[in-house]
Parts: sequence; structure tokens; C-alpha cells
Amino acid sequence: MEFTIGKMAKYVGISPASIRYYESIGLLPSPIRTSSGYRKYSLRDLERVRFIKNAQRLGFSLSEIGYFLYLSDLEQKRDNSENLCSSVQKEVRKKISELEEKIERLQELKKSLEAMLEKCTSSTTSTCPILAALGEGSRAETETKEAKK
Amino acid sequence: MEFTIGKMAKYVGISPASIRYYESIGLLPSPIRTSSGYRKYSLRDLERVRFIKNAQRLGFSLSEIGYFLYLSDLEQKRDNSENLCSSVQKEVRKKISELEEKIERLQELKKSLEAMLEKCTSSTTSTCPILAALGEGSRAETETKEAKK
DNA sequence: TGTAACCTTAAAGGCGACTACAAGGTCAAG
DNA sequence: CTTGACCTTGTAGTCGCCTTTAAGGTTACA
Repeated sequence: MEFTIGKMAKYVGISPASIRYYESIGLLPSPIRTSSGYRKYSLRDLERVRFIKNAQRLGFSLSEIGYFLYLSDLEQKRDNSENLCSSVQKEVRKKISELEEKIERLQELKKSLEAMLEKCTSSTTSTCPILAALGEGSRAETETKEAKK
Repeated sequence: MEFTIGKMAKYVGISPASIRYYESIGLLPSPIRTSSGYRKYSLRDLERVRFIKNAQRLGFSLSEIGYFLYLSDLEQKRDNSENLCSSVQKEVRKKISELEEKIERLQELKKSLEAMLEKCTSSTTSTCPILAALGEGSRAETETKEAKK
């Protein structure tokens, strides 16, 4: 089963240009070519691209994905699957805690915005209280410490 | 009370280059200059920059911030503060629902990753189950819809 | 045989929000 | 009067992940 770049792309749901891009940054090996120079991909290649797409959907960057692929390519050669597995786990745990941080931050932002809305609907000031809140500054900084040089 | 660009920057906690950048994209008006060409800022300007920074911390993009500033500049001229306030509220609500979407998405990603970890710690396969899971494909797509253009 | 729909490469563009650099002018202190 | 820390402009570079364009070669089909 062999594919041109266009078919691969369609199967995985990305553009041929993306596939060439993955190749250019080393995520995909240079495939064999037809006599006229067309890239020829195997099912293995298709799966590799699918792997990239899946991992990307899970929030991994291409360089993190590159690390996964590097690890699993290592596995092919010498068998250190124990080591491999723990490296992968470590990476996944790291990503999970990154996600937790992001989630928390976004929840805080949401809370702040909701508080501002609340203020706004319950007020009758002439100026918009949201804009006022946004403008509010740590005005102190202007004259407190920071006598500055 | 007047400031050079460097003092403004220090007070707000950003770089002079950022301030020039804000000016270049129209978020800040061109300030008056000293006889030698130095930018000279007022307290109003300082507050405007502070506004930008605060809004940014709350997750607004510079173009959204530009819209806020446009609205509040309008308020200065003719008084349509009612209209203004509801426009601002609308924007804030939009941002809140964007945040909710993002949060949900990240929580789903987190769940998927946790499920993968779970599988990994409870398995004794030779190949890493996480990598296997990532490689798994919606193989069906290979032949379904997407006649495309 | 014509032509549409592929494929090739290299290079440039785009987003967002800057940062860095070069080459020079100005200002305050010692 | 000299230093060093500011300021000016313009241009280019950064990051991640592509997309677009240009200029051409190949293949499948009617």
C-alpha cells in the first residue's frame, strides 16, 4: 500500500504542505521517491503522521512530538522499553501539570471578568465601571518606592 | 507631571519598545515631543498604558483592547455611555465564553492524558501503551467522506 | 493529444506581540 | 569635557506552525 503525498494528506486530514514541513523539521523521514521524484509513502508513514496529528490534538507541540518519535524510534533499535515507557510517562505528567496550570489561570481570569460584569450590571454610574476597573492602577507605584535613579 | 518613555515604561513594567509598538499600531496617540524630539507623556498617557496592561493580563488581545479604547474615546466626545457600557459588557461576555470553551477543552485533554497514564501504569506490555494509544487512528477516514474540492 | 489535477522546489508571507540591532542624537553628572 | 545612560528612527528577527506563491515537471483520463 503506497500513497502520494496528496493521498496521505487527505487520509490524515492535513495539507501536503504540512507533511513536507514535518519532513523538513525532521519529524518524518525522507520517503523514497518514484522515478519522477514524487514522494512515495507507506502505511508506516501514514501511521506516523497520524501519530503526530493525534498527539497534536492532545496538546503536544511538534518538538514534544519529535521527542516521542525519537523515543519510539530508539525502541525499534535496542530494547529499552522500560526506560522508554518511563520517559513517555514523565512527558505526559509534565503536560498534565501544564494543563492544570493553564486551567487554573483561565479560571481566575474568568472569575475576574465575571466580577467586573457583576459590578457593571449593579451600578448606575455614568462611566462604564468595567472600563474604570481596567484603568485602575497600582497607582501607588507612581510615587511610592521607585524613587528611581 | 511628565514622563519620558523610559520612565513610563518602568512605571508600568514594560519596555520602551512596547510603548513605541503600541503607538505604531494606534493604541496610543502620538505624544507631544520635546524640542529635541523626545516623547513626552502625561499622566493620562500613563493611565492608558496601564489600562492596556491590565486588560492584557485579563486575557484580551491588543485588538480587543483597541476596541475598548475606541469605545471609551467615543465616550469622551459625545455622551452615549449607555451604549458604551453595553458594548463593553458584550465584549466581556464574549471573552468569558471563550474562556469557558478553552477551559473545557483543556479539561478534556487532561482527562485523555490521565486515561493514557492510567493504562500505562497498569499494563505490562512490551511496547509503551501511551505511544500505542497515540498511534491509534481513526483508520476509517481512509475511505469515508471528503470528496473535497 | 489535450488538459486538469496532481507533483516538485525554493522562497516569502502571516499571525501576535514583541525584542534586538544599528547608527546616531541628547542629557545629566562629575 | 567626557562619559554613560538615556533618547531617536528604521529594519530585521523571534516563535510555532504552517499557508501561499511562483515556476515548472508528471500523470490520469477522455
